[in-house]
Amino acid sequence: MSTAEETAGGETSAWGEVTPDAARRLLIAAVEAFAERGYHATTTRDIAGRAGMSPAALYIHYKTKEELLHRISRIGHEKALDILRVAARREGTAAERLADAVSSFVRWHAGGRTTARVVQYELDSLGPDAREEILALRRQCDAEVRGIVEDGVASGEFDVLDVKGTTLAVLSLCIDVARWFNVDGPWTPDEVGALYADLVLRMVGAGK
Amino acid sequence: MSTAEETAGGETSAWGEVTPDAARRLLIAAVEAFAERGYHATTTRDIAGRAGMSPAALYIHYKTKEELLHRISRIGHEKALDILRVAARREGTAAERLADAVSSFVRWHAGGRTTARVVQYELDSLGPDAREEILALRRQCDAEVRGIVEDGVASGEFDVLDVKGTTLAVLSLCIDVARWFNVDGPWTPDEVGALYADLVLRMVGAGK
DNA sequence: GGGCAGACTAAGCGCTCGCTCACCCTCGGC
DNA sequence: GCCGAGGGTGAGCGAGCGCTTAGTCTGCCC
Repeated sequence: MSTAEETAGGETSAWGEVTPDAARRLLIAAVEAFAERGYHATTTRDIAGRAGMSPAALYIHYKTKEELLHRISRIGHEKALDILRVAARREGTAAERLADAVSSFVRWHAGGRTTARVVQYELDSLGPDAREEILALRRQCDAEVRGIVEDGVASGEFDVLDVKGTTLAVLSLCIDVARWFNVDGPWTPDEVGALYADLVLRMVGAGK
Repeated sequence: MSTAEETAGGETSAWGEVTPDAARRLLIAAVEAFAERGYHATTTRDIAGRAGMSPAALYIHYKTKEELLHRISRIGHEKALDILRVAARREGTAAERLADAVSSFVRWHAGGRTTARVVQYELDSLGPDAREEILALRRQCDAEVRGIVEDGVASGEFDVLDVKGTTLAVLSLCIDVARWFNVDGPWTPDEVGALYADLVLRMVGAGK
């Protein structure tokens, strides 16, 4: 509720649940480094340095560099799923719920671009087990959005040719915001969220 | 028109212009390796091995590993720009040209997913100079699509709130196909191209 | 104030990386 | 048949990687 949303490096949220203070600082440092240079190009020395610690300190709190990515990825996906769930299960028409889901999901990808980039684009750097765990969360995200689209089709609000394909396109559109969004660019996260909600409603033929 | 589109490793095209035969084999090997594991996780030994050569052979044809990525990126972006230019400059209404641009651009990203993945997602691995050269090509891609959208708005075919934002969303949607498309999945590149052309026409308020 | 647990560091191990170098084939011109 | 050039190789360099280990510092219970 009163969690700090901004740090020097950019956005931050919800890392409050990571409990030893040093472990949290290392995690945030890792998010920033992975987002900037990618997982494989980031060294453990770089992460530790950003957190103001020696390279060895990392291994007191995490077993491997991959465990850092795994933890970041799981927390991030849980947050993303939470956002979509809240929007999908609120009161309102399918159009209202879809617009809510898209605008809040996009706001998260734009405002939390650093985190979202790692979460969405470094999945392949995980080992098979961790990867499969994260993919399960991702399928749940897909199911939440598809549920809204199906509701809209059933109620006649939406006019959609291919529910599965359209759902995928909607999620794809939102996720890719993390790739191109620039905090110094012409839009705020709110503006992109509003624009995208409108575009998505047009995609599902919700009506005028 | 009659260029070979498929190889054992997946899709390939247009690499015919890379002239010493060994250099072309190395380039294709690099595309496959970069697409699978990412630039930084790929070793020069892996690239050379895929091309059936010793690690040292790579340095006869390319100065560094980065030069391989640079060459791949430039050729790929030139191909992408060419696709968009052909669609933008053909005869027809703005809606026809936009649908053509989207469906052919999406087909390239889906069918040539290996190449497209490298081209679209490994840009940050380039040095500043090479990166800037590629970004210039990317801005030209953006301009081609924006031109079609502006034509449609001017002629009254389209109903768009934010031309710049909508153009970005259209390109973003197409590019992200390279991230999720799976050759073993339920759709062919042609089907995704047709679905996306329909979705994009809805986004710009064409027709109906 | 002695002892001990936990957080942290300096130093460095073993390995693999991008890249180089000394050498070796093969082949066309004379 | 000898020569030179260009494409190729095996071995290995210096560097930097992920990670470990021996030891230090700090604070707290008795």
